[in-house]
Amino acid sequence: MGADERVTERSQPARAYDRAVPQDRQVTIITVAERAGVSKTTASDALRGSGRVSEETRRLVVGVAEELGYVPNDSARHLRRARTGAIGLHLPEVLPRSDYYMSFVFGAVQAAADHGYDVTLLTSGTGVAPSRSPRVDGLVLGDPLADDPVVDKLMGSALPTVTCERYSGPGEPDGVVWSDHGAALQTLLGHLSDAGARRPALIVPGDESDWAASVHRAYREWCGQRGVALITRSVPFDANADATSAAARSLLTDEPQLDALVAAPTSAAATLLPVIREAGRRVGEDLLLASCVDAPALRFADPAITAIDVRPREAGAACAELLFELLTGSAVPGVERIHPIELNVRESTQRRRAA
Amino acid sequence: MGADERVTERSQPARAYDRAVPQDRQVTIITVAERAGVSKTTASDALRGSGRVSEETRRLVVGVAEELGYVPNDSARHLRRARTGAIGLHLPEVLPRSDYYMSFVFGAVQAAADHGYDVTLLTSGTGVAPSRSPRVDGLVLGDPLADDPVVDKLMGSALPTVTCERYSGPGEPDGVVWSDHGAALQTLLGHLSDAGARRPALIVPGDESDWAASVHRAYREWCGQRGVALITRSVPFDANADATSAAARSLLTDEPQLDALVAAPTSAAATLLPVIREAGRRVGEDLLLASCVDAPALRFADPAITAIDVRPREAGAACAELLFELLTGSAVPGVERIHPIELNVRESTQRRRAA
DNA sequence: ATGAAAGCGCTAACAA
DNA sequence: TTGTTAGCGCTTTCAT
Repeated sequence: MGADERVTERSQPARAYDRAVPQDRQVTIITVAERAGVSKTTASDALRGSGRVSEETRRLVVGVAEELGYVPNDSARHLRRARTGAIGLHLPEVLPRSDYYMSFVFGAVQAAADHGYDVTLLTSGTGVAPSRSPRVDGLVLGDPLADDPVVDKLMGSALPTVTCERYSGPGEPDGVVWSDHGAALQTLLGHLSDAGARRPALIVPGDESDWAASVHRAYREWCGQRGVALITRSVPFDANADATSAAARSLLTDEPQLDALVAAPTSAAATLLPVIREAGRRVGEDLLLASCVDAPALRFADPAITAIDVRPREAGAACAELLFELLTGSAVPGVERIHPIELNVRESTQRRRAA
Repeated sequence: MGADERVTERSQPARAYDRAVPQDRQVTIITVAERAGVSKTTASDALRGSGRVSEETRRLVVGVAEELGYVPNDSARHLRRARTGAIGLHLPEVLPRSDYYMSFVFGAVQAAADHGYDVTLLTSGTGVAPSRSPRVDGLVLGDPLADDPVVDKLMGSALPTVTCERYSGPGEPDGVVWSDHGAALQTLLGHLSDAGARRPALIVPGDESDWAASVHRAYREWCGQRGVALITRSVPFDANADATSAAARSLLTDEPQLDALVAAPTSAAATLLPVIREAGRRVGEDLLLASCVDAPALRFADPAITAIDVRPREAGAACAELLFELLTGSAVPGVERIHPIELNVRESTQRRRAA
């Protein structure tokens, strides 16, 4: 780093932060109590509004605390209450799905904040000390993949756990928030069929995620019931645009009678447009196109692409909420909750006359 | 939630988690000490490898701890050491940049894990209790926007703070990790010029982020020095594909002599391809196209789009690293560190003959 | 309606 | 090389 490092001059003398630097003296609950002329206990009760102290005293203490800039020490509080005040959030580190996960994260953070909780991010990366169990009161696992060893370990911990989508590996979460992706896909297939599609194909990741497995299963069912040929291509869960394009190309080449294409992965459908054009097909005319996971890129593509809105932010919030209910006992372990999703129909599946 | 809720039967009786449930008795350091026949202190020293105890005793204690499944209570440790063991990470909640931020986050989490720290996510969302200062030992702010009130508040806290990119609002961070986006853009402009471009245009967000401001400034400088006309369109920092497309369309209409287009925002360039095609221009032939922030979608676009690789994962890790150095005193407040970035030249800027 | 005292689990200062 | 003691700041009995 040598050559790339510089230090700007500052008004204050540089000082290290290796210890907490009590300006005068850390303002604790004792400071507040003394200053207000009450006991620790009373101060504590007043500040937390336990309803044990007189309104008058309460106001006095609160005033003093404010004046002193008192902020409760969470470590002490956590030690006393035997909890950490944080929930852990694990996500597969899959960049092509980052739109989804980003929203999911912020939804969870929001919900956690509403309950006074922090969200600690957990990764499956190499940095995870394998023996150290996370210092959190509970876990949310987004899209737990069956073959992720870190997920396995987390599921094996004694912590209350909520997964978003079902988990097919060993162990059962205490709560599950899931969306009926299968039903949504069948709605979509019905819509395509109504628009005249007879040979719909599906590009879908393998079955390590419950989401993909559900989508895949629903497709097979739907086609089976109608005697429609199964036309699928499988891609990795973390398939980037390249892999998905390759799948689409092979589909377009091998199945000339294809008249509808559903690409499950988020970002995929938008990047398929050039591939489709190259193949001499016209989206919305002789080929319908849709995605199982909506994204801004789909809404603004040309033509705009029909997709299932899985409402990731709300899903993240719902997972956190359920976890808190589990933590407080207002929900019982084993609960499953359905997170509603909906189909956004756009140009790409509304058959127009060729211009 | 009623109708959407169900409870699966489980082998164990359902039990709430509202209190920590000590199976027998929580295994503390005292348990370990007693079982090993040593004092608390010795057990503590042995487990942390303070080098105070004999090798023999150390092994004994460690063995016992392992056998008992002892895991240190971090709340107690934090209380004692007057620190929280977590760093806060704040990011603007900007979906169109989620690829970048997602990588950034995981880089930071990785680096933090290497130091035994957790990462707590902070948002500018509504859920943030305005009075509560975050329970962390330090802060990393990715792309602090000048007009974000939460960023202001965080910068105003007494916590050691590292920003990724400079902060132009009130207050100075203790550390800055920044990349020379200006220089990179000028390299890119030089490259476009070499490829024959005479009228390069720039689509760039406003100056609330230091990144965009730098890019914008470098463009003006470069053009100024060469007597090249300034052709720019401004978009919001969180511009989605729609806004960027509109800017590009206006550019292509108003400036028919345009022969190169640099779109600063991440995802933008790829979604510009249809717009450009519509306008009757051919990328890599009569119009060069590039982006200031690389992304998978650019690498796999057709044609592949030249972009500046800003290495977000490494940037996140570098910020966390710097923060830890600040925390331990091995770096002094006021330090700036440059995070190297590089240009990835691809088809979109290599002028080909028209086919 | 309020206080006094105990103690969460750990580490650091002081002894031996 | 090891043990004893004193808290970190808070919440919670148990008294009053």
